[in-house]
Formats: sequence, C-alpha cells, structure tokens
Amino acid sequence: MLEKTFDPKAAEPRIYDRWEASGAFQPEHALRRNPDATPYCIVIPPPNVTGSLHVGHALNNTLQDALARFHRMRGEAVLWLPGMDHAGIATQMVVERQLAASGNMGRREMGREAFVARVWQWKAESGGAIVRQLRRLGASCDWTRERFTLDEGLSAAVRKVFVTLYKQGLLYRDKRLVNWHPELQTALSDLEVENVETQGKMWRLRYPVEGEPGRYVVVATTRPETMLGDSAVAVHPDDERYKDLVGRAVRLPLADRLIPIIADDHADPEKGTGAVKITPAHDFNDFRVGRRHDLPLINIFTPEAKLNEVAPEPYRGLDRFEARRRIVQDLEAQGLLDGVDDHRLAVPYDEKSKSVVIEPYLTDQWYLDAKTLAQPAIAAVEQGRTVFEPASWANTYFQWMRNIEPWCVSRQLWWGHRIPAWYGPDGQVFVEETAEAAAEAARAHYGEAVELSQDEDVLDTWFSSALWPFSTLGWPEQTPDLKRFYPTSTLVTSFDIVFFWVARMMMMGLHFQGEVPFRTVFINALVLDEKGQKMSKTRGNVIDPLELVDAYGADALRFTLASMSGQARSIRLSRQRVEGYRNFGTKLWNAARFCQMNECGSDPGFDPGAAREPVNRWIRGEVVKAARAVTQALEAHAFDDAAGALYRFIWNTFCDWYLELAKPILNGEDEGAKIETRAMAAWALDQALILLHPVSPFITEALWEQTAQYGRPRDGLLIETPWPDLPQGWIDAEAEADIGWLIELVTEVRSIRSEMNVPQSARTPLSLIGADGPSRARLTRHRDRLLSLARLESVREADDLPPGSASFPIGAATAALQIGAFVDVAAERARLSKALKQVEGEREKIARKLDNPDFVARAPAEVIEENRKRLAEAVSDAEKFTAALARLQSVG
RNA sequence: GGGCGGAUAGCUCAGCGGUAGAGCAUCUCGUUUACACCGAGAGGGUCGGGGGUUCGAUCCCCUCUCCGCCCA
Repeated sequence: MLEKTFDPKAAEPRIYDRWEASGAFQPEHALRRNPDATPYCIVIPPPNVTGSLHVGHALNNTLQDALARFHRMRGEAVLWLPGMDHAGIATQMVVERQLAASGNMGRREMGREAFVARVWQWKAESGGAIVRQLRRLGASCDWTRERFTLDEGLSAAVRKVFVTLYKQGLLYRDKRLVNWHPELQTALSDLEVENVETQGKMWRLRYPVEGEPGRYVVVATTRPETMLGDSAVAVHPDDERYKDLVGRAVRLPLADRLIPIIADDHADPEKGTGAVKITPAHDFNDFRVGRRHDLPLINIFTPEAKLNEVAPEPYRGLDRFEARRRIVQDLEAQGLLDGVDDHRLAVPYDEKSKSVVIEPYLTDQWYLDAKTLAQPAIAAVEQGRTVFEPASWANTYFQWMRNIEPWCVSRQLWWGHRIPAWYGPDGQVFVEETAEAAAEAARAHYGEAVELSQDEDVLDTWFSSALWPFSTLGWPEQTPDLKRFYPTSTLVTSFDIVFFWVARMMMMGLHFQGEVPFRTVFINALVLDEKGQKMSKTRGNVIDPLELVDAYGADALRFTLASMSGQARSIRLSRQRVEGYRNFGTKLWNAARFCQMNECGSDPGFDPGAAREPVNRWIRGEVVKAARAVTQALEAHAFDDAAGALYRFIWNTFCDWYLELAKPILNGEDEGAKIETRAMAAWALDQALILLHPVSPFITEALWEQTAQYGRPRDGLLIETPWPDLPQGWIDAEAEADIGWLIELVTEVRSIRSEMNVPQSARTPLSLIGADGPSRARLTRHRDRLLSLARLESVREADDLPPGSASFPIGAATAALQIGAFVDVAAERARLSKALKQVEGEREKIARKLDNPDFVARAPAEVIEENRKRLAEAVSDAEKFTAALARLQSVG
C-alpha cells in the first residue's frame, strides 16, 4: 500500500542510482535494442568548474533533461553529454585568494608549474560541485562521457584548431589596444567588459597655441590624466572656428611637448568646444584617429595602470586616479583649467567583479579573424540550417555577427591552454601542436637547433568552449560518436551567452566540421525573483534551487520551471508556485493510491479499444488527446504547454471526473463493468505516468514501480518505457457527448445547490422535462453516477416543472431540481432573472451579427453556421428561463 | 543613439482575427473511507491610451505613454 504522500528525500537518490545503473543514460542502451535508432544529441552548456547550481542552471538543465527523456522514450539513441569548463580567470582567482587567505606564498613566488598543480589539486577536491548537484535534479546525462575543457583530448583539439587557424592566416599576433585588467594584468575580450553609466565630470583644458601667446584651444575630456599621452588635437575639417589652426601646433601643458592640430571627422563641432585631444595609446577611438594620421602611440601607463617613465617626473609611479587629481590641480594652478562640468559617462568595468575599471592598453596579443569566420556562420542561420527558438534571437545573433571585431584570444593567466607558439632567439614565431614540431620547424628555419621559448600566455576559456560540440565527441579523432552525433540536435542555453558561446561555436563548428554544430538553438528565459529582479549575491535575493528540492522535491521544482518557461524572456520564481506543483504531485500520488486500493492493475489481455462502458470509452479518448497535446508540445519545445496539458489531464480530467465517475462502478454490482474499469483506470494512470515522466521523473518512476502490485509486472524502468502512439480512433464522439452531458448536468446541479444554500447532506429529486431519446437514455444509463455526484435522491422524467424546484436548461430539455423546503422563491427568481438576462444579452449580440448583411456575405460559412447554432441555443434557453419564471410567478 | 521584448482578473502569466482563460490569492459551503498538499461553488477584466485595416480586433498596421533587457 502506498504511503499518503510521496517522500522525495528518501526516494530520489535511490531512483537516480537505479537509472544510472540501468545504463539508460547511455545511447548504447537504445542502440542495443535498435542499431538504427535515430541519434539525438544535446551537449550541456558546460558550467564553470568553480560554479554551484543556481536556478538558471536548474531551468536550463530541466529543459534539457525533459528533451533527453522524451526522445529516449521515443526509442532514439540519446546522448546528453555533460561536462565543465575550466573558467580561466574565475578559477585562478579562487585559488589565488585561497593562497592569500591561508598565508601561503603567492602565485608568482610559487612559479607556474607549482601553481597550476595547485589549481588541479583544488579542482580534484572542491571543483565541480555542480555535477553532483545536477544529479539531484535528475539530470540523465551520460556521465561515462563527461568531459572537461582542460582534459587531454580537448586540449589536443584546442592546439590543432589554433595551429590550423594560424596557418590559414586567420589567427595572428598584433599590437593593438586591448581591454586591460590592471589588477589581474591580463587582456579581456570586448564581451568581458561591462560599461556602467556613471556620473562623472568633463574637464575643459586649455592648450596654448604655439606661436600665438594668449590663444588657447580648449579641449574637453573625461580622463584628464591621459593628456600626458596626447599626440594631437583634432578639429572637424569644416569647422570655421579652427580653420586657421589646422597644421599648426599646441604646446601640451605639463609634458611640454608640441603636438599638431589635425583635421578629422572624429571631432564633432556640436560637442563641447569642437576640439578634442587625441590619445592613441589610451582610447579606442583615438587609436583609429592615430592610425589615420600616423600619430605616435605614447603609452604612459605601466601594466598596473600607474604612470610610467614616459610621464614627467612628478607623476611617475602615481596610480591613474591619483594622477588625475594631481594633473587637474596643476593645470588649474597654471590657469589652464577652463572649467569642469558634471557629465554622465559609461565607465568600463570588468564584468566579473564589476569593481575594477578596465584600461585600454597597448599590448601584443593573439587575435582571431572573427570577421572571416563569421560569414559562413551568418549564412547558416540565414538559410535556416540552424534555427533559433524563439526566432527573434536570430536578430540578436545577426546584429552582433555582422559587426564583429577581431577576437582577442590570449590571456595573461596560467590556468588554461597554453598557447602553442614558440619563439626563436630573434623573436621568430613557430606555431605548432607540440614542442617537438616547433623545434623541428625552427631547425628548418635556422638550419640548426636553437633554444625556443614558449609563449607565456593561455587562451580565453571560450576558445575551448567554442569547440565543445565536436571536441567532446572526440575530435580531432574521427570517432564513432563524432560521426553519429555531429551535428548535435538541440542546444538549450540562456541568451546572455549567445555572443560568448553560441556564435563562437557556430564559427568553429562550420570551419572545422563543415557543418553547423546544432540544428536548433533553444534560448531559455532568465529566472528572476518573485519581484522581477535579477538574482544576485549582492542583492541577497538568490533562491537556492537545492533548497527548493529539499523542501518540495526535484519534480516540483522541475514542473514549476517547465510550466513557467513560455516564450517570455524572463520568469519569476516563487516558492508558492513550487509548493502548488508539489501538491500536484501529491494529487497524482493519491490517485494512484486510490487505484491501488481498488485493485486496479494492468491486465495483459486488456484492450482499451474494446472498452464498453461510456465512462471508459470517454477517458480513453481523453488520454489520446492528452498524449497528443504533450507530444506536440515537447516536439515544439513548448514546455509550458506540455506542463499545462499534463496538469489539466491528471487533475481536472482524471482525478476530478474519471475517478469520481468510476467510483459508483467500482462499488457496484456489475462485475464486467468493474473489471473493465479497473483495467482502464490502471491503463490511464500508466499513460499519465509515462507522459509526465520527462518533466517529473522521480515521482513517476516511483509510482511505476509501486503500482505494479496488481496485474502484470513491469517490463523495466519507466525511463526506458516506450512513448505512447495511440490510435486516433480511440477518441469516441458518442462517449464524449454522453459524458459531456453528464458533467454539465452534475455541474449545474452543484451550482444551484450551492447558490440556493441547499445543505450538503440533503438529497434532492431531479426531473427532466421535454427530454429527447438520447437524453432519456443517458438519464437511465448514468443513474448511479448522477445520484452520487449530484447528490440526488432520485431521477425521473416529468411532463411539467414540479413545484418547489429550481430549473435550468440542459441540451434540448429542462432539468428541475426539486429542492422543496430549501427553495427560496425570491432567490430563485433572482437567479433565473440573472441567467435570463445573460442569455438574452448573448442572443441579442449574435442576432445583431447575423442581421448584418456584410457579415453574412463575407464571413466564412462555418462561422455563420456556428453563430446560427449559438443563436438557436440562446433562444431556446431564454424560453426555458422565461417559462420557469412565469411558473414561479404563478406559484409565488 | 540603434535593436529586441513587455503592458490581459488582486498577483504571476497563457491566448494572438470569430463565445476573454489558467494557476495562485479572495469569499461561501464541506468529517461523501485516494488526497485538507483535499472537495464543491462563487465573485473578479471597456485585454495600457488614441487612430486605422476588416463583416468582425485582446490578436494585424500606425502612433503615443510607461516598464525591462541587449548593443553602441
């Protein structure tokens, strides 16, 4: 006998172990049964090795798991490939912080080798917590194929890609401005920088015009400290105010250098004074201006963003912000500060800590020619070879891809893939997959063996993530997995990494495999808190998914996330919602318990198609409809629709009506009907468990096991049970009409009893007036069910409305509930009047429509027909209410 | 500045040319032996404002207002 409720805490780990032990998570499981099984592959968006599970992961992985389970049950060879990325910066920071906290020597004192060993040790001990947490969620990943971006195979893939791109001229070393992190002292990509709107100041500086004492050019700047690196002052070529100055020079204050006044479109006559200082080594726009005019690049910063030896002596060694203060002070003292205004500006911060201001800084870095690689990736989406869902995300993708800049892939870190480039004594570079190959190339180049030194830098983590869909399948080896599963089927991810990851996988996949990495990109929503705010540690509004799992079970959380994941871009998660879906699970559990108590077990000889009882024929059709709805929804990635269809079927259809209608049969005398109903209830419950399994795997698997007490033992676990493909013919129109009539009648009676304050315990007679043949038959056929569900004393036909009754139309007939002593004439008159008014309003509305010649002439025939039918119904119902009112008048 | 979303019942959202829906919350009733993590019933909306297209608009088009997010 089932307990009263499901105990997720006890059941979930046990069930998960059984799944894993069964081998069902591996595609071979399906391939053993059917060597031609259709492959279906999802690669997990690799979480950081430093990460722990947050609700975003919970949503993302719930959807992936629902897809994996759905396709697996359909007999496909499903591979959901898990893994993690090494998260270069984040991990290195974690370990460095740890070293500092424990008073150990720092990274630089330890040396590279020891430090990297230390990070590996950290990874082994406390990295990858998230993988364990995914199991708690029920994720059916193939753990035997788990990968890590720094493992040997993936590292080989990275080296091969790097070398290939280099030899194709698509990857090169260049000296340009990069986004420099002065604390970590590494380059970042554009995407790792977050521009934060900030209230700042705009300083107006006076630069004395050379050879014209007393005349100044006033330039405006938000970063006065960079003036020491100015190479020019630019004015617009058409700006009349400065026409005579172009070609002349100003004397740069403090630095005491002459710099030219140049004409360039970059200077906007409308903005400020129309003259701008040009600092090519410290501003991205100025860098471009500098290239156009061949201006010198004057770098005034050290890698820590302190002023270097290029700056005049008094400023050397000052931090950039201290230097700003001093320079403004000194300019003011010399009368060269024209003024200061408040100004809003975007300050670049590093997007991880959001506390360090990123500095445009001149360095040598490795760049990927993203522009070239982007072209096929753009075309693939244009041609629909990869489809974004929802489709509007393709616009975001296009916009970025069409304006893509060279991707800086080198990082000045130690934790990551070391760049496979070696330098000879003269700086000649040799890019090869191994040190041996580089030595070989060097020998060929120099004609003798020389000492080479490997590039100190590592690659951006996203460089290796970009290869994920094929490197995890074994490439560069031509493995059977690569052959079978590439291109992968569906990528489920969040929109914040469309640029970081999706776009780059598209580029690399197409370039190295000649085919898109995935057919579909499903972009899942962002999970917000219940007030609609982003969750963040600083806000303190983070909801821990595992805490919800502890409280309500993984199924409740999963069902909640699935049911809230529509096309909207964000979903608001609340505990209350999770609690509600926990209750849904309990409802299902108790329905199963009821079935068990009534000895409902699946009968091997039972054919639902041969059912005779109308109630059973009806529920059979409802199962078919539910199965169709859930299947279509999952095929369309409409997880909310799938969840909604399951909720309605299980709660509103199966529990509220079918089981209630079955009770009189199960408690009755008709043994044949009883046997059939037991088998049908068991069958319908089984179908519900199967259909719900992709979304709520634990409770369904538990019930699958525990409801096998009666009838045939299970062939296997629910996870490996085939998805139903039920005949459309099992939807029985006659049974539908029949049970529909019954439900309508019962609902009306209940409504009237409640409105007229008939005590719960009272049983009342019901008369049917003016019934046609089918209604009369139904009255007899469903007598038992009517008596029990509508709490009737008796049912009969009558020629006229009996006194002391409340009436309502049902089909062509009128039903009268004889509530006798409880009837309140005034209340009944009010009820009938209200109902009459409503139905008359309806009648008039439809009549107006049908009276409109344009409507009759232009509307489709079926719409007109539908309205005629509705009008007839409204007219007939109005007549019945009028008659009932008249009768009430004559009695009262 | 450019782009993408959103505005529907008290709350969270679905519907996207032809009878306005769900869940939660609210109110009333309920010891009917599956379930109070429950059952039955009820109330609650000029579908953000204004124009247009159409026989017909919550749905399509234009416009305005407000709220998010992304890119510069």
